[in-house]
Amino acid sequence: MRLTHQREEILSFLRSRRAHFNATEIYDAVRARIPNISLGTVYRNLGKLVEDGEIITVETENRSIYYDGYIAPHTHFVCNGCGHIYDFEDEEHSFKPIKDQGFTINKQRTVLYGICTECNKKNKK
Amino acid sequence: MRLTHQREEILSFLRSRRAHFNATEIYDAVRARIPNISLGTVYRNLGKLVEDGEIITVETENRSIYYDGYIAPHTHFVCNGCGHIYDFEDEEHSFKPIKDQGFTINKQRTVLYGICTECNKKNKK
DNA sequence: ATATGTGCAAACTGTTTGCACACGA
DNA sequence: TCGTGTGCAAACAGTTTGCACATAT
Repeated sequence: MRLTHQREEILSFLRSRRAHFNATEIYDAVRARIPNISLGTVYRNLGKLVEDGEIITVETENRSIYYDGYIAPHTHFVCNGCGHIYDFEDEEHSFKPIKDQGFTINKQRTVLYGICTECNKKNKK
Repeated sequence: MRLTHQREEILSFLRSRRAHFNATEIYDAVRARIPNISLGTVYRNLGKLVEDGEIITVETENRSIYYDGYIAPHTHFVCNGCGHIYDFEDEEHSFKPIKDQGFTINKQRTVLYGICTECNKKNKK
């Protein structure tokens, strides 16, 4: 994998911010530093970075895919009020019965949906 | 919610099969019984049925959304070999630390990715 | 030098929607 | 009867891709 200016900026953007962004958000952010980068290039690089294990994807009930530079396993919480995605520690799960049946697990994703503390407070008012 | 012929067939198809289908698969299946049903109607009904809690969606790294007539909480396993989606019991998780922080959880999804027993056997050969 | 990556624009896929008509309660 | 649902086709959003040129190694 060649280290291009574009790829470097995308990766360092995702690593510098502990949050979750879709392709257009990343495109907008990186465009501040590389004004003529194209959306196609952003997509191609995101794909390569995922393939390479440098970043991960988060699939939610929203249409677009979110990209995350924080790759340690963790749980995501999507607030249906404000749309924000929160990170939480994973609870212990061994998936032992699944593995014992001969399944190999390469990747695990847990996504919770609901209302975050902030939105709950606002709703009470 | 009005009980139309179309809605009835979609729901009973999903309930009769303990598996996961995307909209076009459901469209094809239901078309065997209602030949002139439209894909738009399938989508509209799936949306309503989800809203109403009659069925659930499963978002995976694949492009399309899968619909499931089995609505009790459970874990999904997507095989990257054959593409099949398997159901497993959820392990115990309380999400207590999250709830204690004031978050309300309405929905939880766990999706595992890897290689199923069948595909593991095939690969060994 | 050359394989890999880029910008651009067009294509593609899954899903949604506006419309005039149809149908369930 | 009338509000909700339908079929159809066009629109939409997010993503992918073919091309000719550019660049990292």
